[in-house]
Amino acid sequence: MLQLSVDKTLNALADPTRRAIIEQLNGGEQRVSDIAEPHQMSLNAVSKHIKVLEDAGLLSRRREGRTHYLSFDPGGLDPATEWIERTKALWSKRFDALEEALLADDANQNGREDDD
Amino acid sequence: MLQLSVDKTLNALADPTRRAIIEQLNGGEQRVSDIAEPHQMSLNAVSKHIKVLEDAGLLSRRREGRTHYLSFDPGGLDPATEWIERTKALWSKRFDALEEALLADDANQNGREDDD
DNA sequence: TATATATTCAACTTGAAAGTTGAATATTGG
DNA sequence: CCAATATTCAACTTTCAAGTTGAATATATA
Repeated sequence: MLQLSVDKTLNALADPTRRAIIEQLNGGEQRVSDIAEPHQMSLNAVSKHIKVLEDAGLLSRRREGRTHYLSFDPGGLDPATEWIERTKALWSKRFDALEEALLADDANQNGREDDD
Repeated sequence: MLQLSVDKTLNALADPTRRAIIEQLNGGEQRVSDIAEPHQMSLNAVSKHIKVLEDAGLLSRRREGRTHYLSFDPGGLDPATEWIERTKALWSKRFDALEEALLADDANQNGREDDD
């Protein structure tokens, strides 16, 4: 089974060539050679980048004879999105707790001045 | 000025140690030494990771004498979020266009059989 | 002032990733 | 079958980031 992980996803996305490949595929599926064409590197190098993206679940491959068609698989972005959203959410929660504490403090100062 | 970029952001997030540091800081600001403590590597190595996160705008630093307090800056995630969302959006747009084309085809078949 | 503490700087080593080149595999067309 | 096309595999080189160690800087404290 294809093992999706935030590690593989973010690692795949961290390379500018690989992000460019994903952007190229927004126009629809392309052959390996077509993907490679605009890049200043060998076909082999691009083929390797494609493999990294595929292993991360960001691309899927359809074979038609000797030709391989690659297309972007947006679901592959999910691990990255989830990590980022969870991180933001935890932060907000922390911030909310702080705000609550401040409000509680306020209440103490206004409503219980007769204390001690 | 601190130059935020998707490249720096995703590169910073691609390392598991650095993601762990961000997660540690969800509990609030910590000293460099405290951040380093749970990691199986030298203080220096962690200090470098902190610098990478800081350069990417993901952490901010407050100095109090010889002690440096680091805290998570959620705004630093924005370039990553924006790239991902834009990529998803372009994909959806493409998909919508395809759907529209299919519907238009349908309309042709049902409503204009007297054509040609 | 001397010493301990907190952190960074600088130089170095190392391992992995990115790139290259040439051969291998598979498929299509003459 | 033979040649051309599309892609990957394998071996190699090179670049670069991650890690180490030891020294430097800055601040606190006895």
